Amino acid sequence: MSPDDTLAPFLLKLERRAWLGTAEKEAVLGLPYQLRSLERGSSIIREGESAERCHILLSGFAFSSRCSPNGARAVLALHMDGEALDISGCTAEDASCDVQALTSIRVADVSRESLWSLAHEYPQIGVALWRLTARSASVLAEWLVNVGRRDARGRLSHLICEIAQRQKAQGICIGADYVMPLTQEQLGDSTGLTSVHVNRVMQGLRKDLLIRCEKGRVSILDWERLKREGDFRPGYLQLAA
Amino acid sequence: MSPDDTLAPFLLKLERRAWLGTAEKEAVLGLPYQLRSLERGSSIIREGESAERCHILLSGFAFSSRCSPNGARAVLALHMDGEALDISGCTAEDASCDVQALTSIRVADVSRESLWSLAHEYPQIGVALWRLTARSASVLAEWLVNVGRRDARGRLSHLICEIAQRQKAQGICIGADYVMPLTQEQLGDSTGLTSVHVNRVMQGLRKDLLIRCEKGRVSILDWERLKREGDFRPGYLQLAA
DNA sequence: CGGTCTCTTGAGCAGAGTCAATGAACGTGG
DNA sequence: CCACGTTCATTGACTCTGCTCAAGAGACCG
Repeated sequence: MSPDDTLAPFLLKLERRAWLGTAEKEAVLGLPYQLRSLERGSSIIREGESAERCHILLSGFAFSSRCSPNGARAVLALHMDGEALDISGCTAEDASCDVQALTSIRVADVSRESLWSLAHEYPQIGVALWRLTARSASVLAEWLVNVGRRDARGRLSHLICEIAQRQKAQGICIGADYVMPLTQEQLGDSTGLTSVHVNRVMQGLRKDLLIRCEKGRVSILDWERLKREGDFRPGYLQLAA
Repeated sequence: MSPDDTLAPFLLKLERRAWLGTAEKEAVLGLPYQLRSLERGSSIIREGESAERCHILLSGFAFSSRCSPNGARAVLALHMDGEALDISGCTAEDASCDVQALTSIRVADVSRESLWSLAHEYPQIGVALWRLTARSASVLAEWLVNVGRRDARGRLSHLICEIAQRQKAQGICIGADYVMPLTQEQLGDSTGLTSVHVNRVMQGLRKDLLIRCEKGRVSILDWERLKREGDFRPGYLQLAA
């Protein structure tokens, strides 16, 4: 059917947002790209640099963050397979946030122009990109509620639920066992807490038999109770069709 | 030129995001709409209700919010003239947040379908809508940094700067005097603080001669210092062309 | 073997929350 | 024109969640 399936994970995300015909699908898969493999910790996008290219995450985990000048970093979002990194930023002149690899990852770099011209030529693709951006705004809004209106235990429970739910939706988990790509410090930056406090709260969640942690993994022992703790309602993720 | 300028404020917002030709402009102004005037406090969109219509704010102030079941409300965004309310929500099945009037307002209700078909017929309009959504995501990200990584004084300073800056950009202010459409309780919901604590911090800002408050208004006495307190860099608002 | 990164623990502190009461401004209806 | 209710702003006393600083332990890697 198509000569090159590299961008298939991205196409999948688009198709979930708008119906695409054969021409559209081929146009997406035919986007000129440049493949890169990056180590954990490498920087993909730097805030303020010109956003010439849009980066599509093919495998692995990444996160977006912004820093205040006092050195405090806030994590804004987690990214998984198939997502376009900083999709909101690539409509602007410059990147609006940093993006870094949480694990070793593969990305496809696509020039911003080719993505734009795709949106012009195939309005359905434009609508799909619009919806993907709207979805990322919806997740940001939920994170804002999380940080602004829940206590530490609730915030962490909520975040763990999100990480697990998204892996379930991707089908990249076995049973109740999930990849936990964030360190405790990064968990803190994602929830507006200190790494020290994250540590203590996570101990509490383990003691109460809600979760179990091994290096780089979490198991959710009591999904229902964890959802309640974090007041987690997955609608904002817009996962189900 | 055009028979009906009601939607002109909205057109202006679109034009700031993408170049539009005569056909596009006329198509926007020609959107079928229904005009409504609403009192302060009335609800425009309710979370979870079906998002049949997109609401364009023609005059006045409004805000989006989400509630946690424990009754805690988080304010997600402020809206001013010309903005499409819940623009991210109107790509989804149901509204993803509440929207309420902060002052008496005028809105134009446009059916979601007519907006979509506009985006299909005129890809440039689709791109403009995409960019507007990206912009609202950028503001959400900054609010997340604000709530997650600044102390109470910084958060309020930042928010006041944003409110002022946006009014400046709209040209709806005189000198250093701005409309302050939020009560202290709503300021708290916007910054993850209690109304009691907002009160005390605002007193501090007044005592230090950074701002002055009268009912429904703020004056910024020392713009530079307030910016520093709130670590305010207006880039995220994407106001300048 | 030493260095780095992450997790863990303890002690003390403080920023922000809670609860409760009072006051000022405003609109409304008798 | 006044009495009343409502909404907001303000204040005080007390509590507590989460932060700071500091040090140690385990894992991993070159």
